[in-house]
Parts: sequence; C-alpha cells; structure tokens
Amino acid sequence: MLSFSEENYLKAIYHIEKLQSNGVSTNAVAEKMDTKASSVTDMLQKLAEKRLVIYKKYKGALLSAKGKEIAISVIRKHRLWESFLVNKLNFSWDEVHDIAEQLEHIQSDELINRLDAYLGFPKVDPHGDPIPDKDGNIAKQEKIKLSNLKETQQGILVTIKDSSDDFLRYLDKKSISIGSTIKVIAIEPFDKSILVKIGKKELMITENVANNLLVKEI
Amino acid sequence: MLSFSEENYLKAIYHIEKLQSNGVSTNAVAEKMDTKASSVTDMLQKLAEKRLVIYKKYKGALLSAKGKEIAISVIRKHRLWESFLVNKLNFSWDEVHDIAEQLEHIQSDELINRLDAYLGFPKVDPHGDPIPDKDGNIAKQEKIKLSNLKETQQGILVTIKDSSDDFLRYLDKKSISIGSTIKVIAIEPFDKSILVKIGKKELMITENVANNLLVKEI
DNA sequence: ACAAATATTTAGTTATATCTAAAAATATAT
DNA sequence: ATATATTTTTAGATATAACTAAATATTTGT
Ligand SMILES: [Mn+2]
Ligand SMILES: [Mn+2]
Ligand SMILES: [Mn+2]
Ligand SMILES: [Mn+2]
Repeated sequence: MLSFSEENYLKAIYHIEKLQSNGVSTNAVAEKMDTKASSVTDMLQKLAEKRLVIYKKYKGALLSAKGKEIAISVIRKHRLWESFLVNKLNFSWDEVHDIAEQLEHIQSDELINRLDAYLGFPKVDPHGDPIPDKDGNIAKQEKIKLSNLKETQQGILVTIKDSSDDFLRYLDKKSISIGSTIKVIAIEPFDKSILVKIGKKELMITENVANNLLVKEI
Repeated sequence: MLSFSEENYLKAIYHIEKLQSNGVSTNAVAEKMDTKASSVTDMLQKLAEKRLVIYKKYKGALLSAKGKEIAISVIRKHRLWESFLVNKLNFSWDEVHDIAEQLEHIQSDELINRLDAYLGFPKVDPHGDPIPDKDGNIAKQEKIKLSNLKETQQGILVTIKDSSDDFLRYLDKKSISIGSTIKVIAIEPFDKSILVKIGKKELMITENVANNLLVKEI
C-alpha cells in the first residue's frame, strides 16, 4: 500500500517520461509536483528501494514495470472519476480535476471496475484523454496539433493538451468541444495565428491555442 | 483543512457521545479507533487547541459546536457514499463500509451535494442509518430493539445496529432486510431467544440478534 | 580544458501521527 | 482512610514527508 505522495510521484514520473526518452530529472519532477528538488531526491531513493523506479544518482529515474503499472492504475482512476463527475453529476470539464486528484487515491479495484462498467466503459475522459482498461492497456490515439494542419485541411478535436481551468473555460466560451470539426481557413504568416471554421462560425485563434488542440485529421 | 486522522477522531467522539451523557474517555476513543490511549491524549490536546473539542485533563472530551458540525459532515459523506455504492454500483450492504471509510474524507461540498441530488436525497443509508442533510440536520428515527417487543407484537426493521460484515451476511442468509415486517411469536424465558415470523417463514433468533435489530413498532 | 553556471544530493530541521514505558492522577475496595 | 487497581498523561522514540542551506557532481561556454 503506497501513500498518496508516492502515487503522485509515480504519476508525475510517468507523464514526464512520455515527453522525453532519457531518465526523468529531479528538477523536472520537482517542477511538476511543485516541490523542492531535495524532496524529490528523498522520494526517488525511497521509490528505488521499493523497486518502483530505476534510479541512478545524478542520472534521473525511470519507472520499473511495477511502477508503471501503478502509475497507469492511478491515471485510470483519475480519468474514470472525471468521467463520472461530468457524465453523471453534471460537473463541467473545468471543475473536475481537483476532485479527481483526491478520488484517484481511493483503494479498491472492485470499486473502480464497477464504476467503469456503470459508466459504460468509456474510452476517453472529458478532456479527450484515453482511459486505460483494467489490464492497463491504453488505446493509441491518432492525433496531431491543430497548428500542424495546413490551410483547407480539417480535423476532429480529440484531446485538449492543456487542461487548465482557464483554457477549458476559453473553449466553452468559443463553443469548442471534444468532437468539434475544425477547418483551417487561413494561417497568418506573421504570428501563426489561425482563422478556423467551427460549425458555421469563423474564429481567430492564436498559435498557442492551436498547439493545445489535438485533432484527428479527416 | 483537517487530516483524515483528525476527522476520524471527531467521528469516533461523536458516536461515543451519543451513547453516554458524560465526557468521552480517552480509553473509549482508543478502543473505538483501535489505537493506544497515549495517542488519543495527543490528539485530544490538538483538537482542543483547534477548538474542535472541549477537553479537560483526566475528564475526557466533548465536541464543540464546530467539532460536531465536522463530525456530522463526515458521517453525511460516509452514508451518502454507501448509498451510492449500493444503489448505483450494486455493491451489497456488507461490502461498502471500508470503501466509504476512504470516500468520506474527500473534500468538496459541491461533490457531496450533487451526489445527494443524484441519489434523490435519500433519508437513510443501506443499513438504515439516517443521512444528515446539507445543513447537518438528522431526522429523528422512532426505533426500539426487537428484543423489547412482547409476544404477538410486530415491527418494521428500520436500522441494523451492528453493521459488521458477518452480521449483515447472516441477515442476507435469513432474508431479513430493511423494511421487513417482523412479528414476535414466542419468547423463550430460559435464554430470551425469540421465535419470529418474517414474511411467511418462522425463524428462531438469539437475544443478541434481536438486540441488533431496531424496529418501528406497528 | 577549465571556469562558471546549473543540477543534484546530503545534512540537518520541522511537523504529523504513531508507539512504548514510566509517571501521575483518579477510582475502587477493604 | 489507605492500599490497590485502573485510567490517563508525559517523556522519549520512530517513521513519513516536507523544508533550507551547504556540499558535490555535472553541464556549458569560452
Ligand atoms: Mn485531470
Ligand atoms: Mn482529464
Ligand atoms: Mn459504514
Ligand atoms: Mn452505514
């Protein structure tokens, strides 16, 4: 039985690992966890002792098979609870993350598997992120940044990369949601801002926004 | 923001207070929490410092208004989650307590109030215990021990006093559930065992069982 | 290759929550 | 009333998970 803190570290390492190929640095974890590097070192040593990460001094950490399995199970729980909050309790997608941060640590396989069934085995959470199944398999999503599309191309929004409350509320305001079809009308060479068409409306979005909208090209 | 441990102590004190009129003794709390008296003393001092209990050395503790409010809110969460687990996720009533012990510490008023609404504002949990409303009001239940009924009297089962898994499974096996009408046919003077009629079946129960079945006389 | 900058670890401190053993207060029984 | 038993508190220890400051290792730029 791991502490909340240990589980959160494993999850953070998992997310950072996906962005790089080398070992996850102490500082990267410290930034993600909003803590100090020295605290991270302590925890990495403890997790290494428990064989949940492979850790070499000054060289960073990588999840072991067991560590990865736990990280994925925490992510599964997080995303299923977010789905429950949105689909059953009618929370909006910008309100659920902090509550799911708590719920993801509830220990009961039976609970999470029944919740999964109750929700109809959803494939993605309210932000379009894939939900690992009970064996830890994660469906591969075909997705590219909207900013990689060229003029006249279009895509279906599948995932929000930045799930901050502010960004999610911006999207609500502009009526952009998972499943929206987005067509690139024109790209401004000066600042890479993009004129897009969503439904019947045309809309100007910044490059930053376009970098955080992951679409499946159609 | 209180720790899980502080919340659990407040809940334990609340439950013990209801059984007695005087201050709650250190030992009583230690037994309920399955911990040592010295640990309880530490915690009572801390809770007194935070004005959640009124504590006099060697004289035990009583909840302050604020402490009582928190205890009731934890109990509300516990019972609502138990209701969710049974009514929505189809757990049986003997499987939900331990999971609710974890869920009761999730911090979000919005969550618990939406859950309450989602469940249709249930008045009692799966064991017949009353669920406090969001203002902390607890509906008063008219209930007496089945063992207090005399021959030929009958009652409707409203609450299970001992909610241990073993007792709940015993009741399942005998098809006794909340709402069952139970009629006292005969009381054996020697050991106070009772012959009861439930539905169409007659059944012999021990005095101990009868003490843990709380009924509304009809 | 070396100095400077940066990243990481170590050492020592704090806070929480537990424990055991000993001391002190209270309750009980003759 | 006084000895004995019981309950409760205190003192001191351990484990977890943070922190700051200092030491050390690694990386970068010239
Ligand atoms: Mn989230
Ligand atoms: Mn999400
Ligand atoms: Mn319970
Ligand atoms: Mn209950």
